Amino acid sequence: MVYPDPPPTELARTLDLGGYNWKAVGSAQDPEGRWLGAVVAVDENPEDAFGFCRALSRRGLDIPILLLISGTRLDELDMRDDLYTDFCLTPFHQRELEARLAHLVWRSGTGLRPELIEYGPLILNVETYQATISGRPLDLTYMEYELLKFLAGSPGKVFTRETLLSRVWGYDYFGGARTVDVHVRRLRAKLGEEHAGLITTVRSVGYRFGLSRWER
Amino acid sequence: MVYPDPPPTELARTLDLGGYNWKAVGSAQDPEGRWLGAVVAVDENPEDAFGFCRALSRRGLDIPILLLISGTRLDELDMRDDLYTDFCLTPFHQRELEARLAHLVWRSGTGLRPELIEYGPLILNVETYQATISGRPLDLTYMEYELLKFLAGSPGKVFTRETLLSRVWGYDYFGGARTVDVHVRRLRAKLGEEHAGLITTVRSVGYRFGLSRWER
DNA sequence: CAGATTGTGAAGGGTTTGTGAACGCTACCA
DNA sequence: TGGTAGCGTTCACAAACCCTTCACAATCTG
Repeated sequence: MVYPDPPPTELARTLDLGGYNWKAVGSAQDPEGRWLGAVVAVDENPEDAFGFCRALSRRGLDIPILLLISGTRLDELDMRDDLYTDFCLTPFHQRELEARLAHLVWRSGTGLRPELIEYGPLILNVETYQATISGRPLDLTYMEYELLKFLAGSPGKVFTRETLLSRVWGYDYFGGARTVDVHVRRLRAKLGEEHAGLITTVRSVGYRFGLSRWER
Repeated sequence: MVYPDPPPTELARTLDLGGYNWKAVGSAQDPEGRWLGAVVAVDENPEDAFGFCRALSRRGLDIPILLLISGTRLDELDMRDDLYTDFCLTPFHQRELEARLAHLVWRSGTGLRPELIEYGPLILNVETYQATISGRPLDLTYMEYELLKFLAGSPGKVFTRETLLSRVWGYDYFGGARTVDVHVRRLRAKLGEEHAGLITTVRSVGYRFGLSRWER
C-alpha cells in the first residue's frame, strides 16, 4: 500500500521493478483487504503523511510502515517511533529501497503479527478482544464476539443454529435455538445498517457470514 | 555493543555524542551483561561481521542489530534478513545514524533503560520497585506491583484470571480467582480516578491494560 | 391463504464483577 | 514474649450486565 496518491514516480518504478503488487491510496479508509505493508512518502505533506500512519494503526491493522523522508526532515521522526517501522532517506538509491522493502516483507512474514480475523471492512483482534468495522470500534458482548469470530472465521459457509449452538455455546449447551437469532439480530444492529448484510439468513437452514461462493 | 574493535571513528563519535554507553568487542564471546543492541560495521570484513551477527543470535541474546554497510555491498544482505534488524548506508549522515539508533532503542523496549516499563503516564522501574503515574509516585505492595508489571508488559492484551494467577502468582498457585479482582480494584484505586481506566474489564474474559487503539 | 420461518421488542433472571470488611499470616519491634 | 502494622486472601453482599426466553409481527413458501 502506498501513500499518497499519486506516489513519487521513483517509488512507483522501484515497486514495479521489484514485482510488488501495490496500490496508491489517498486515505487510510480506502484500503480493502490485507496488505503486507505500507510505504509512505512524507516529504510532500508531512502532517498528512503522519496522520495517515496514525490512522492506519488506529484501524488496527498492524502492518509495517516504511517512510520516505528527506534528510532535512529527520527531526520530525523524534517522538514518532510508534508510527513507523523503517525509513529511507530521499533521494534514495534504488538498491537501498529494494533492500529495505525486502527486509520489511521478510519481517512481516515471520510472526509478530497479532492474530487477526479480517473480512472486508471487519477486523477482529483475537488477542485484545476488540473489533472494528471500517475503522469504527464495535462494542460487542462476549457471546456476540464469540459468535462473530466463529462466523467470520469461515466466510461464505452456512451454519445451522444447532451447529452454532454446539460450536460457539459449547457442545453441552442446552437451550433454545432461537437464542442464535437474537444474537444475530444484535450483531447486525451493531454492525450498522451499512454492514448488516454481512450476516445473511439462509431460510430453513441457518446463517452465513460474508458473500456466498457464487456472489464473489 | 559495537563490532569490530576498534570501530570506525565516525561511529564512535556519533555514539558518544548520543550519550550511549557502548563498548567495542572483537568476538561474540566477549560481551558480558545485557546489551540494548549491537552496531556492526560490515565493510571492513563482511564475512567476520556476518559471522559475528550469527554468533550473537546463536548465543540467544535477542538484541536488535544495526548494520553499517556500503551501498556497493547491499547484495550481501540478500537472504540474510534474519541476521539484522536495520541497516545504514556508509558513509552515513550523522543525523541518519542517530535516528536509526534512537529507533532501534525504542523498538527494543521503551526508553533508554531496559529496566523501565513505560506506558503513557505510567512508569515502572523494575530495578527499584518504584512506580509513578504522571509524575506522582505510586505506593504499591509487592503483588500489586507484580500484577501491574505483568499487565503493562503487554498493553492491549486480555488476560484471563487463570492466566494471571499462573503467570503472576506462580504456576503452582492454589487459590480463588477472585483474588485477582481485589488486586485490580486496589490498583485502580491507587492509580487514581483519572487513570483507573488504564485497566479495563473484559466481561466474561478477564482484564486488559492500556487504552484501546482508538481511544489514544 | 395456511403454515412455517424469521425479525423484533421487552422482561426476567442468572451470571459476573465491584465493594467493603474481616481473617490469618508474617515481619518487625519493644 | 506479646503487640502491632502491613499485606494477601477470602467472604458476603450489592450492583451491573447481558443471556435467554417469550409473545407477537413480518416475511417467506407451497
